[in-house]
Amino acid sequence: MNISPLRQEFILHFGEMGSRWGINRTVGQVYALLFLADDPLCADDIVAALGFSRSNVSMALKELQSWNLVRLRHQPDDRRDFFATPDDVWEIVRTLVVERRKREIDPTLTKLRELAMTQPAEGDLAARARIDELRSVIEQMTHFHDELNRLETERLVALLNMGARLNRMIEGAGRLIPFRKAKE
Amino acid sequence: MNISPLRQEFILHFGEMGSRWGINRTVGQVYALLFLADDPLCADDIVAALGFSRSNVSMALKELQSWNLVRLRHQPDDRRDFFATPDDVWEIVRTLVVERRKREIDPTLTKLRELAMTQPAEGDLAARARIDELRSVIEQMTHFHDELNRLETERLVALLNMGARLNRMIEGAGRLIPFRKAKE
DNA sequence: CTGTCATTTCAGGAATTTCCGAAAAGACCG
DNA sequence: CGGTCTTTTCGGAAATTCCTGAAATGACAG
Repeated sequence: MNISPLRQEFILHFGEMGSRWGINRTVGQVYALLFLADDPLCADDIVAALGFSRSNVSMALKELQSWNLVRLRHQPDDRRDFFATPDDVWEIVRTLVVERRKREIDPTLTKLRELAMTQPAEGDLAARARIDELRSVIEQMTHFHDELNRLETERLVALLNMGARLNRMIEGAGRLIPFRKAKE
Repeated sequence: MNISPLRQEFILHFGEMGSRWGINRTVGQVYALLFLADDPLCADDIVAALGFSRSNVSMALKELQSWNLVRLRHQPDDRRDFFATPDDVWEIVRTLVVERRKREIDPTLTKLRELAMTQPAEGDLAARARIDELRSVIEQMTHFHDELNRLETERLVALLNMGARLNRMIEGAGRLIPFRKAKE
């Protein structure tokens, strides 16, 4: 199947970036193809477009599903699975952040909490304090993320666009309700 | 060299998570060791503690330096290089975010801008619009990140701790200066 | 310059990940 | 049930990444 140069370049870039993003080339390219596709694609469309083996494409789609990055679609009178990415790019970003947090942060937070439960040995007091500090920082960030996630997209975007006003806003809120100390 | 069970567990966890974080086991463990260390360590201390080869440790340290995650320290009358992590965990987080952005987002943003400069072919209008939408979302996020990065840590933490007040704040700011539409 | 100590580079073996084709499994129809 | 179409699993080949020991490089003191 032939792909326009614009799509080609986008798809190849996603393939190359894949390794930095923690996915492989196939997964990156398949995602890029779906992201730009005008309509949902089935596995064989992807094979035709990218030239990977059928089984490799199947694996890639499974991986993308495990990331919640693609949606399964069906056409009437066709048993094949078709795949598409969400129309709303902000939703894609939300999913990405949620999933990366699940894989990259939550397991560590669990471990840090577990370590925070134990009685530290004599020479471990400083190390233990350091672990607690890290746990606390991660918890603050994840709580903030939970709040952001609760916002409708329109408000999230409004917040993101506040830019320089942020400083004044924090100032204002800080006056009403005094800052918590930076370190717990 | 012997390491307490608390440190051991923390270090092993970082080693395991390494692959999800885009670093390898050695780099993860070396970082964890330094993060908990009471004093700066030299390469041979790390070899003694973790049992990796000297050259592997050298590579790991080089990688950590390229991430700006460790600081070089020197002791008087000792030519060895000693390494330590910053005392302030927030500073570590800032560095991490900045570096990941450099590696994982900026190259893509550059590519998207490059693609946005070209004249799209007939059948590429929708794909081109999609690319622009993605570019726009990434730009909004990176601009916001630039703003956050400009805040002193105390204010950053204040913002993170605002939690439920966020919504009211956006409301308030939105009344003064109307929301931009979510989609450009 | 020479000797010593520290760090880096490098070739290649080990381990892991990626990817394919073939076979198996599953879904649906008649 | 058998036939057809689709997806998934699986063994192993190919590619990549990780890690080591040995050699090279660098930095400094005498």
